[in-house]
Amino acid sequence: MSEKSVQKRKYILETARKVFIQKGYKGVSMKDIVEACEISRGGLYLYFSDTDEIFLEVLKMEAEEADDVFSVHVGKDATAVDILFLFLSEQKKELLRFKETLAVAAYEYLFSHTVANKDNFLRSQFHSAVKILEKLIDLGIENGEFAAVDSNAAAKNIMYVLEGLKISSLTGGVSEETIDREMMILMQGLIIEE
Amino acid sequence: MSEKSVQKRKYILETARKVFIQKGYKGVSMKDIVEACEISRGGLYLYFSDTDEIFLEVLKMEAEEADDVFSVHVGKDATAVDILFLFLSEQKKELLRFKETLAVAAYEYLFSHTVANKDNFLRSQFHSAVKILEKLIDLGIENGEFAAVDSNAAAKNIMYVLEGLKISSLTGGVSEETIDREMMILMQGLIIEE
Amino acid sequence: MSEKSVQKRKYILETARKVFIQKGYKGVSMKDIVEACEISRGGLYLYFSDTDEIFLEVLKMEAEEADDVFSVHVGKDATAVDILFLFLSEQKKELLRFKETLAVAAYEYLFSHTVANKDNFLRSQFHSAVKILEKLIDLGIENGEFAAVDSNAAAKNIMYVLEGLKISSLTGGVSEETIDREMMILMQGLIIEE
Amino acid sequence: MSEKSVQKRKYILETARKVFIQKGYKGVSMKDIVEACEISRGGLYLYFSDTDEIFLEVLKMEAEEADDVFSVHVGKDATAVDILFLFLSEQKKELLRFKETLAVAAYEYLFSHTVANKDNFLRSQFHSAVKILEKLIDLGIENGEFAAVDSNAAAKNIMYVLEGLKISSLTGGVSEETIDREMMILMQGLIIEE
DNA sequence: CATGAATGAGAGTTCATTCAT
DNA sequence: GATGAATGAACTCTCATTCAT
Repeated sequence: MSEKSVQKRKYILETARKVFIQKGYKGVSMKDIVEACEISRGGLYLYFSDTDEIFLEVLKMEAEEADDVFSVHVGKDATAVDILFLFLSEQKKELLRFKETLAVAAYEYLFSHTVANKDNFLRSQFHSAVKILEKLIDLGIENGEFAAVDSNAAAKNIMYVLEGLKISSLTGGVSEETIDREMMILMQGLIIEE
Repeated sequence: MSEKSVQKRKYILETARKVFIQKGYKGVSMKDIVEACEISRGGLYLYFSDTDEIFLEVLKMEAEEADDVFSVHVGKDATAVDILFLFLSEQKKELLRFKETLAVAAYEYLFSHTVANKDNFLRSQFHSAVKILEKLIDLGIENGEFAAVDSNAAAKNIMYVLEGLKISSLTGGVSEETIDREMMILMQGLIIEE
Repeated sequence: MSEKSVQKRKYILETARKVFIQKGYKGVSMKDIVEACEISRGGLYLYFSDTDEIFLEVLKMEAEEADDVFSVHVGKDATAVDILFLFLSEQKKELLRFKETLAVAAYEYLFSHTVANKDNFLRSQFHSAVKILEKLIDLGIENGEFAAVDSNAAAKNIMYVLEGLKISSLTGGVSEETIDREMMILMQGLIIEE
Repeated sequence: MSEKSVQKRKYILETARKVFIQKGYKGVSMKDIVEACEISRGGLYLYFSDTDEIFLEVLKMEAEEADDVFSVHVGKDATAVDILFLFLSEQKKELLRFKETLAVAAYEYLFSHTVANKDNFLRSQFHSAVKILEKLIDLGIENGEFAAVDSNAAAKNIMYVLEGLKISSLTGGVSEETIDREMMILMQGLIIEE
């Protein structure tokens, strides 16, 4: 594939991303994407063969960019508590703008591909987050910042709560206060009180 | 509406329910339902005007029946811990058969109606569950079974974890052990250790 | 299928027949037939699912009608020579109007389905013609009208010549005289000269 | 046109030939040929402007090569019977591998161009074969090998039978025995029995 | 009430053909 | 000459929805 092709491919994915955010996953047809990209009907098929493929590529692109963002924010001499707090703050931000995010479409995709679910992007995303949190918790325990808990279970617990908050934020039912309170519970469950 | 009509309406909803469980929400067309019910194409329109309407009615039906189920299981002289345990056990059962449940289609529906979301059936379901748990926790606190926590926040926390577990169960990533461990964490967060 | 449906089905087949005669086999799209029938795009799909199916049905229809025609013409006390002559005359007539016939499309179909040829309508047509001729020749031999030849081989020989003439008539190269001369050869090959 | 161009042209035709043998005539698109040749989409248009043109050129190429082949096999002091036998043997060989031959596509082409049929390649092929056979039969008659028949009619008769056998070989209905028997009939129709 | 044939809008897809590079 | 991305016309096929019976 030529340089130009790569550019166009990326352009299509970025445009499609906006469409998915606006219309969700199933609501998007090839035609929608063609129109949004202002290319020809047949042109799109040179790059992708159906919405599924496009959607998964968009998701992949999203994931790659997200990883970059992650590593930037963590300072060098941060404590486990600091990092955890930072992480939860990030999550809070994301929760608050959740509806304007690709996440909705991603969940829609997830729920409509329940039967034959080969592409566990959400699962692997979940797992890698768990892994990171687990290490963080272990670190906190070593440092004496956190209570001696089962770090894997604790990490998962955090992720489940976050997952639950995401779902709830879609029903319109999560206020900022609620999020804060839940975050508090998560922190308190770990941190040793003096 | 005649008695006969009521019966037929119910028959359609019950048949449609099975179709939704099998094919999800968006994957179901009027044609699918017509064929499953073995009625005429036009006939279906005498009762419902689109899949959305049918789906919401199915959901309503489901909710009504679910309430009945709930009240049955709770014994009279049960402690708060007992009831909580019972509740979580129920939830665990449901989690394990989540994929064969209408819930998947319900979530799919939810995620494809994110923008204009008037019918917050899931939200109200969530809230009523929170209410019940809240009362239960208050009861437990009064009894001295539970620590003196913010019962609303605690109730929500439980529900968020459960939501998170549901989502994860769709990606195929939740083992029975994981569920048990999370349930343990939820219980331990409340129960006073001696 | 209701009576009305049967009528419409027949109407479509008859209309399609004309289209196939005019445009051949591969040149005909569903759209062509829809337009010729003056029905809706989707309407055609209620009866047939692709041009292949329609074409084969048209062919079947044709065959059924052709059989009727056959039996009518043969008189009761005709000699084998008479019948053979009658048969060849019929074939001659058909040859002369061959281009205005479904046969062209049928051959086109045949040649584009060479690989996976399950529907041997032409083969079975050929074979039944051979069978009839064979009996006729046997009869002629018994009567002393025909020479004692291998009747099966002779019958096939006749059919091969006719087949060859059909093909040639499509290239525009068969005059009536040529046909007559070939028919003569066929007759002479059988009839005992005194 | 440069030498290089001539080479490329020939390369395309030879590659296209294989494609036509494999997929028939109508089943072949410009795209198919482009892909088989591994050249660019636009590149093909520098040499040919549609499949029809390519197909006819392939046919022409085939015809030129076929002529060469013909003249080689005939020995110098062969009798008419020998030559006829040789000819029919060749035809038999061809019949047996008919399906793997360009002939099928050629017939398909013929039948889809019935209406406006200017390029009678098959007709002229037929006629030149008739001419040769006619001379051969005349020779045989002079030699006293063959009976005094209408040599033109006899030649055509042979060709019609061969055509018929070709068609039948497509329906899968011609065994080697059948071919042999028909060849016998053709020979016997000419040769004087003593 | 119920039927199911009929309609037509619209999604998907393929390819001949062009044209800037 | 050669490339291959881009276009757009042409088709296929599916359903929601209507309506005469």
